[in-house]
Amino acid sequence: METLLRRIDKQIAASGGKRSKSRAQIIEAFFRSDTHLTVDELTRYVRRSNRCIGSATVYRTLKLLVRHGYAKELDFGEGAKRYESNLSAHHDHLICRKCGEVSEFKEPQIESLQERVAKKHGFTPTTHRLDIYGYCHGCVPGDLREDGA
Amino acid sequence: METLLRRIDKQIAASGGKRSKSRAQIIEAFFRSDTHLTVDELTRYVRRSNRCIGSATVYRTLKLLVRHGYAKELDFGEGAKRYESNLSAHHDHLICRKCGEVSEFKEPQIESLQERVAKKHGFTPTTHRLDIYGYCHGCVPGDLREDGA
DNA sequence: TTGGCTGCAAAACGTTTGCATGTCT
DNA sequence: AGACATGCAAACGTTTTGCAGCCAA
Repeated sequence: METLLRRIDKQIAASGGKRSKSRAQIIEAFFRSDTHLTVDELTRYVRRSNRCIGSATVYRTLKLLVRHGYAKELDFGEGAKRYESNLSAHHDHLICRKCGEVSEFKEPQIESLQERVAKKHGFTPTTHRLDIYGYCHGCVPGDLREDGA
Repeated sequence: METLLRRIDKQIAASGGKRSKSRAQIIEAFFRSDTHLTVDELTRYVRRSNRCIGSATVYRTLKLLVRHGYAKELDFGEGAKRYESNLSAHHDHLICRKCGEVSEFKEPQIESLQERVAKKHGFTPTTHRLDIYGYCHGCVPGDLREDGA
């Protein structure tokens, strides 16, 4: 964590930026929380330790993290975008239509599938996003349950 | 097309709605254009035949189509959402990061992959969205080309 | 005649930007 | 000192909503 912050600071400095206390607090809170946060949620969270941080700075900081490859923008169609750390290996998402829970999964076969599809269309893929929508274990509606309950 | 409009009208009537000229024009324009339109684009398009249609009605009509399963909401991160017909078989998208072109593809294997992943996580899938980002044939940047040009 | 549908304008929402001020180097 | 970062508030673009009038059933 310490090292990570240091590394990000270095990279920002290398591209002509300066470090700042607010930004460090935002970045730390972001990686500490390790979920899919909206700007609003992250702002509220980081404000608990520093009341005067404005959401504009949170927007700016997250954009910075995205630009440098440390964060990823997500959109599950809720209106506001969500952000997640981009440090761990690539994964995709399962989104529950009822409770909104978002869980992650890894499926290596998707990469090869992506390559195959792209090649067939003369396309050079860089990334993909696979979102599976449905119902999580606790939210399956009765008329979809196998036991017919 | 005639039949389709008729069918949609019936379904709307069945759920307590009434038909209207504006809505019919919007729906017809939507299915006729058969691309991924924003509300703004569709509004401008349909206004060519009827100057007084407001975009609020276009928003309301597209929501209606989505609710009844005739249209699908897309979001490629451009700010405004896009909509596509949901009449043809399911397909996914290739999005060019440079020129913005969106093309479609079908890959049956994705369905089985979806089932497999979901089952592993106690999840009941209904749909998915797979967007592959990269560069289309004409937009491949030099430093990604195989011929090293 | 009732109630949904309309266009318009205003409001709401997430996000970006301009600016004066503060902070890092 | 100089340049970048900040918080605030205003501006922005998209989407929703309130409303008075219209139109279909």
